[in-house]
Formats: sequence, structure tokens, C-alpha cells
Amino acid sequence: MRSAPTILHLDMDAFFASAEQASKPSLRGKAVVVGGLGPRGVVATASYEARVFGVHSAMPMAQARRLAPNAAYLVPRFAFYRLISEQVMGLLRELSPLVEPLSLDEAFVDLEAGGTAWDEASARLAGGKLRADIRAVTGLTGSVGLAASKMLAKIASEQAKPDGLVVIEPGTERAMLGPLSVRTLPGVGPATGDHLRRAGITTVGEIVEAGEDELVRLLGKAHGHGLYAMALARDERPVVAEREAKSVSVEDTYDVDIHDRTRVGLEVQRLADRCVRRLRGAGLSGRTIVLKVRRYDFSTLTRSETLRGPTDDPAVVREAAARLLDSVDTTGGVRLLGVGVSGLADYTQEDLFAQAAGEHADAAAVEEAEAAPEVEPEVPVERRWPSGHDVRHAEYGHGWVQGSGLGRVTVRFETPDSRPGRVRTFRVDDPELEPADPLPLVARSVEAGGGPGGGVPV
DNA sequence: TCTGGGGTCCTCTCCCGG
DNA sequence: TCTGCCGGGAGAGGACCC
Repeated sequence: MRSAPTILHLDMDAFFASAEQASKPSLRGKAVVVGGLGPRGVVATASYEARVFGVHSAMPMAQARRLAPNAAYLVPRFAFYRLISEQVMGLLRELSPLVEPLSLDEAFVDLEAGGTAWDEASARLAGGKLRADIRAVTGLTGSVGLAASKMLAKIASEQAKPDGLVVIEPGTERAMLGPLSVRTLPGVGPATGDHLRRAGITTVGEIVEAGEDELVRLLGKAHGHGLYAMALARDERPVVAEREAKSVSVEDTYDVDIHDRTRVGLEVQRLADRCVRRLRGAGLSGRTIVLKVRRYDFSTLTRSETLRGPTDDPAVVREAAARLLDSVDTTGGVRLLGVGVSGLADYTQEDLFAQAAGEHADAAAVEEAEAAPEVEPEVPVERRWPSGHDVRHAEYGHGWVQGSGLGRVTVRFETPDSRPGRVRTFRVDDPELEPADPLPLVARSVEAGGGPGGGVPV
């Protein structure tokens, strides 16, 4: 392990919810919950104000609504979050070429590789400047952890939350880790945590006391050795900038279980097409087709089939998925279906036999699907005007959907740099109302001196 | 009140070929 | 020719992460 805390972990604070609050002045200081709004939705992010009520991520939305009935409930706007994420990642790349994004709101940076920091003082300086830059560019806060390894940097940023910076000085790691819960260590989730607890191990220090052999006996080779090393603060994993995808998959959870076998088959075909679109979009093909089925009782099974060579042919993937579905009993109903492709390659070795089955028809089908508008006529209104999404009205300007139903859509008219705005209600088919792109959270410098409400389209 | 979506990695089992 | 052993790949499932 290196001798200075020059690995940085950045974690944006309550990212989705904070972005929504920054974008919508009327939500600042209020409980905001972002997640799926359907009957089977779960919480993606809760603002700190919502966490006070006990709402946290991965919680069923229905439970969140009971805990915090007056919170604002919004569907995620990934395209918007991605724009902010790109700004943040850009700032990280100014520190070092070695940036490893973990998700939209989290990344590791090797400061030493970038020549940005070589000791504790310079690392602290770089971390502080980064936090200030993130706030200036995005208007949001992030927490920074600095340590000599990835594991410790991540633990440090967790301790720094919200809106802080924590450095773990080399030499102090073991003492710091000892009293912490085993759940602090990466790779210890509910199952492993329970397993360890039953063996009388609840803290990191107790892992060390138990010894490596006992850990391996309890958890198996890979996990046992890995966890023991982590407990000793040994973590040599490098920051890796480019990670190649190993699989591509799509899945849908249905609001109501599907019982009709024909409908199940049709959904699998649709998912196969969507998966191929994603695959092709990434310029990839794959050899192993995976079907995932979650049944009415939440039991999940997967079936897979490996082809002779990689494919990105929708007909081939559809047929494989259909064959896999034949081996699955769906009586009782299914709540989720998924189709995935793994064994990825950046070339195809076309299956000539399947190709002959109708290449042109398949290509046309996929193109047609790609050209089809996302919004179908029978889509319910709450999906056509999703809560939280931006709109523009010919007369009232920029706003966002506060709610919809019964042929009406309620819009609050405000922008990131305006005061909290007024609410108005329209018919869902009002010709003056249309979906809009999100506005930037921080007006660009040339616009900064401009008049009020002068947002710039991203 | 039931539990998303998109991934990664590991383990176990079975089968096949040398 | 039969048997045992071993390794690799495929397939299934589980755990974990954000």
C-alpha cells in the first residue's frame, strides 16, 4: 500500500434528490424522494430532509409514502443527472487521468498518478479545491474521502457525509477500522453480515481476531481471503480508468403479474429487441443469451444458452430467448422478465443459418422499433407527464410537472435561479404545453449578469 | 406494504474430453 | 478396454453494489 493518502473517493450527497432540489427552488429544504412511482416502485434517493422520517434508498415506495406522506415524489431523470455527472467527472479528470467512475455520482481518483498530490497536505488541498469546484460548476455538494487505498477512501467519504472531507492517515487504519461494523467493509451485505454475526463476529476487529482460516471456512476461499485482507486494511486494488462492459441486459417489473403465457412470450420478444438495440448502440455483440424470470412469489430463475459465436441479430436473440422461456414454468404469474447478453465481443460471427431466416425483415423490425416514439397513445397520463419532468408553456414559460391525473396536469413554473414559482393546472392535451429539456443548475458566467429567469437550455 | 434496474463476481454442479 | 483423475466450459443461483 502507498504511504500517503493520495486515493480520492468522491460521493455526491443524495445526488438525484439534491439535483432535483437545485433544479426546483420550491423543493429546497423539503423532503424529496426520487424513485419509481408505480405500485412496485422503490426509492432511488431520498433527500436528507426525507431521511429524517426514516426514508432510505431501496425502500418500497409505498412504505416511504407512509413514513413521509408530505414529501415530493419524483421519477428519476437520468438524462439530466448524466449531464451533471459529466461535469463532475470532467473536474475529476483535471486532477488525474486515472479516474474510475463507479456510478453517476461516485468515482475514485488516483491523485498521485495525476501528479496532483503526493502527501497528506497536497491531497487535502486537492480535495478541498475539488469540493469548491463542484459546488461552483454544478451548485451541488459532494463528500470526499482521502486514504492510501480504495477501500479506506470510500469509508472516509462515507464518514465525511454530508458535504465534508475526511482523510485517513496512513498508520491509523487498523485502529480506525477495529470497532466498525463488518457491514462497513465492501462486499459484506445482509447475507454475509448475518453469517458472520451467527459466528459471533460483528466488528472488523473481530474478523482479525477470528483469523484467516476461520474466515475462509465461514465464507469460502475468495470471499474469506479478501475480507480478511480488508479487515487488516490491506487493499492493493488499483484505480482503473477504463472498464469494459461484460454484459448488457434489460428487465421490466410489471405493475401487475402477467399470467397469460402468450403475453409473457410477447414481452420476452420486446425485451430481446430492446436488449439488442442497447447492444448495437454500444457497438457490441454477444454469445450467451440469458433469460430472467421473477415469479409471483419473488423466486427468481435464470436460463441461459451459449451460441456458437457472438451475435447482434435481433431474430437470433429473440429465438434464443423464446427457447429459454419454453423451459420455464410461469403458471402462477410473473412479476419481472429480463433478457441479457454476455460473452461480449466487438465483432459478430453471424449465424448464417439464422440469418437466412429473414435478415431484412429483422433489420426492418428493429429500425421500426427504434423509430417508434417512446410515448404510445394508450400510455397513462401520469407516464406521459411524469412527475418532476420539465415542461414549457407558451405563455408561462419553463416549469415542471407537479402531478397529473383525471385529464389534468399540474405545473409549477420556476427555474433553478428563480424564486419558488406559482402552480397552474392544464388539460393534458393543452396544445400550449410541451415537454422541455432541463435547465442548467448554475447559469453560465456570460449569463450570470443577465435578467431574472433567463435560463439556458442545456 | 412487499421488495427497481443494471451491473459484477463467486460458487457449485454437471458434462465432456484427454 | 475400462477406470480414475483433472481441467475447462456451460449453466444456474446467490450475494453484493449503486
